[in-house]
Amino acid sequence: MMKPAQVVKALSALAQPTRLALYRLLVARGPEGMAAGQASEKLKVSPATLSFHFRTLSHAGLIESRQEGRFIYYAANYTVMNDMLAYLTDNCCGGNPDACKPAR
Amino acid sequence: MMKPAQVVKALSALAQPTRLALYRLLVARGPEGMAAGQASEKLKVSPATLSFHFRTLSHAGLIESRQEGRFIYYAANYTVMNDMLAYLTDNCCGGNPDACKPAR
DNA sequence: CTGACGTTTCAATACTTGTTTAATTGTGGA
DNA sequence: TCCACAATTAAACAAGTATTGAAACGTCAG
Repeated sequence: MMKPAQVVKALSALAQPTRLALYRLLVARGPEGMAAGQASEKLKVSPATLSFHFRTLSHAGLIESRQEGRFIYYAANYTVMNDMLAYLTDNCCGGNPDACKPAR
Repeated sequence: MMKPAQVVKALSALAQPTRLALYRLLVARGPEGMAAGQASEKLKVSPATLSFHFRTLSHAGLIESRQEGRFIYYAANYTVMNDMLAYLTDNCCGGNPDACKPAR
């Protein structure tokens, strides 16, 4: 189980329009990821600003980076996302999750 | 599908230690919910501060309130949470969700 | 009606966050 | 080596957020 502080960090990271869009962009890409500049173009956000957001997501463990030539590729880390979701839905209704599930 | 701005609002609401604890407290309680003062005691947070956090969660649609005598009960709204989770995991890996699922 | 209780509102303050511009680091091609 | 390019860092500022203490609001019992 994730620690509360870690969950807060992940939630904070996603709780910003640009970062949410950025994260979703990477999630859609899959493990291959995307170069920083490419994301900057796609989202129409300045490199400096995006770099800041990359760092925030990275710090929260939601994405990972690897260097490839002079490019830096970022890719989503699905594990942290799934752990976060598990934390949020954990112990729902005190163990009687009838009211919690999407459509039952 | 939820709008991005709405998702950001919900994420922001949960991205704070006291509110995350508060929300989980309510989630565990189920539809019955919990009175404001009771939550204040349980979390050891001043009524004024907690009222502020209740309002934030409420504004994001994550909780709902009802008056009962002089008490005000708050309860989790599972629909908004589930919609938010759906938004986050949507379009994972561009439709090939092999790398996304928790344990496969 | 009055007083007590549960809760919210308000104003003030300290703290955190996002954006910008300019300068800097690192990588690779000629 | 030198230059161009990809990306990050730094400093400064504007804007948003959390907490506190005091005051105000609604609800009920006597």
